[in-house]
Amino acid sequence: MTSTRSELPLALRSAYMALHRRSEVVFGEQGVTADQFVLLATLSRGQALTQRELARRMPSDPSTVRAMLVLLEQRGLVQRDVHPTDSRARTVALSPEGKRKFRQLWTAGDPIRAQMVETLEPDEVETLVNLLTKVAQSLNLERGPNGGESSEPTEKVAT
Amino acid sequence: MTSTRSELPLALRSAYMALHRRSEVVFGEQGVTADQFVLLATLSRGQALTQRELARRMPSDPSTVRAMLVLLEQRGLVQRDVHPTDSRARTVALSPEGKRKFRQLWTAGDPIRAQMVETLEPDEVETLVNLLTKVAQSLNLERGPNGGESSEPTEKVAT
DNA sequence: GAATTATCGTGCGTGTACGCACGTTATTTT
DNA sequence: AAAATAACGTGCGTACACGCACGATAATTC
Repeated sequence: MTSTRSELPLALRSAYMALHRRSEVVFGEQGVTADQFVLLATLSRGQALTQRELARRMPSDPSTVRAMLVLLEQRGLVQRDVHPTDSRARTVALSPEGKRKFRQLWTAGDPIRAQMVETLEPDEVETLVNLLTKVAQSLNLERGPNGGESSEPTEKVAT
Repeated sequence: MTSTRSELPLALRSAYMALHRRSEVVFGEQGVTADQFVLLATLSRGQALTQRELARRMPSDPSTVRAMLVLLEQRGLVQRDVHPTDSRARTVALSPEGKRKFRQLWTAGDPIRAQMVETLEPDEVETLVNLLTKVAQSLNLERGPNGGESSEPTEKVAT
């Protein structure tokens, strides 16, 4: 049989892509991209982060985050200051206008969050979040010294 | 309480990003990107697709798919021919080498699929796929060119 | 105190995601 | 048949994702 295991990656991709597209439309009307919203949301939950810490939480890549911050800084939505103790790092925070904008964006995004779960029962939502979290943790686990090998030794098919 | 509803988008994003990163590493060792693998996998399940149909199934965007096809065609992994009946369309199919490459990629990706579900029960995997599918369908709903307001009185969440 | 190592940010290159406009060809309408 | 409309592919522009290499600074080691 075609195990559901094989379908999981596609199902995950499809769901995320659908969310991303929807978000792009809604947030685009507000002048920001879907990923910029994620960045602002992450900042709103923990100000004065370094760029690296910000990237770690999104999750995203430091160099990607930097490019986004340049754009957001130009619009005055975020502020970047030198770190108080580490002079090579920079702290990032929402500007007052950024905070205002984020509240506006959160409201604008509410219909999306509502629509995601409109066909699900409340307990199903919780189950989904739990399962997604498990999968993410499992994938993010270090697998260098093959701690949890699956079936066969991952034959390294190097170039 | 912090509604799980608010956490669902982030959980979905985190899981997908983790999958994407992992895939990028594994498939990158094989000389293709994670998304190129998705394209090849989609082709392997239905040859002689038009570019648009291919994009619809991935799912992705037609112009994005085109750019990917240009690269894959240069490597000889896919073939593009004129459509037998529709002269504005092009059919896309795996080349013999593309088929071989895909089998190789599928094997290389097996550890990822295994790792995704290694912390889940079999029935949990099925549940997850079902819930993700529901969410995706829900998000993709009511976006068609027709079937506007005449069908259902879905409460329009005002801005 | 000096050298090594690790970390932060930056800049660059490639691939992906998508909207939009354009030309071409099919399909439908008049 | 002629005209309007729709669908397919292409090209362009912007933003993301990420790896990698670089310079600068911090932390560690000798």
